[in-house]
Amino acid sequence: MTPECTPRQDLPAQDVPAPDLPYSVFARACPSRTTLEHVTGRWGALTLGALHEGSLRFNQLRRRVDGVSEKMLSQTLHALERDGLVHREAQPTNPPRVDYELTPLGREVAERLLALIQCVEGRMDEVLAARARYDAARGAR
Amino acid sequence: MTPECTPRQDLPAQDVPAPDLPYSVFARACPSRTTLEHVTGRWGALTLGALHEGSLRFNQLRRRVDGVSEKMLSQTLHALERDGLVHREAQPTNPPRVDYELTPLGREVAERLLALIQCVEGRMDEVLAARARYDAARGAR
DNA sequence: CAGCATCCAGCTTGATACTG
DNA sequence: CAGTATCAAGCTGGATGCTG
Repeated sequence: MTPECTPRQDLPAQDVPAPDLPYSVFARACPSRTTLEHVTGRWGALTLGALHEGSLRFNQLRRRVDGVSEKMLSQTLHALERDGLVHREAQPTNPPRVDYELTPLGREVAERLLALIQCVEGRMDEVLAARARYDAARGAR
Repeated sequence: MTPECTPRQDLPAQDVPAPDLPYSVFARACPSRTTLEHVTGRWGALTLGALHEGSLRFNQLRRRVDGVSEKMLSQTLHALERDGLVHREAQPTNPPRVDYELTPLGREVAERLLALIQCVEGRMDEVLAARARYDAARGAR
């Protein structure tokens, strides 16, 4: 049995890593890949990044993460909550108030993610220069 | 003018960050968001992770990144090359041999990415436990 | 080997309307 | 405010066939 690596139903059993292998995102059937996708997905990454600065309410998050739809934010938050990265704190008031914040695990992940995001943001000039070179070389041909 | 933040044609001009703002992935129209997506996308992340261990040829990469199709790998490599993260070295032999390796910029990014990946992989037990709790609480209701 | 071009199924997404 | 439900549309991505 492979309790850590649940087989996907659309994949033959041979694709499931042996049970004693460490989690590896490189393996198709490893659950770490789905978690990585939640974390690095378009909205997951931005949501974790936003929450790293402090807890936020639903519509605050919606404004902070420019372009996210209500539906996608909701979906993203559910996935992150399920993975234990985000904690949902609902006050039973009227109107309702719900705060989202990172769990300790979520903070660990968010810190690594932020380091990546800041690395990319800080080197965009290089990236844009590379793009210009690439496009020039291609356009010439 | 906002040379760094090219407006998307499907967005009104007001969505473009002011020219003096730093690059921010939180802004819909900032090019850093697309680069972040190339880096963190399902195949981009795994490709950078694989190349961090050393240069690889096309089909080696294809085997290493379990589940990637030829088309997606090709597409991913183009995006990463254009962003200046991956260098493509083609030998004009027959049969052709093409090696892909990280650029210095790519290595910087990949290191941060790897830190994130390893963080997630190393804490999958916590994630799976959180999932079990979440599902139990939901299933009960 | 290292790709590119094409087709198209289906999943993701955004818009809209509705609920507590 | 904080969501859920539904549905059409479009983009993603896999399969296939072909090239140098």
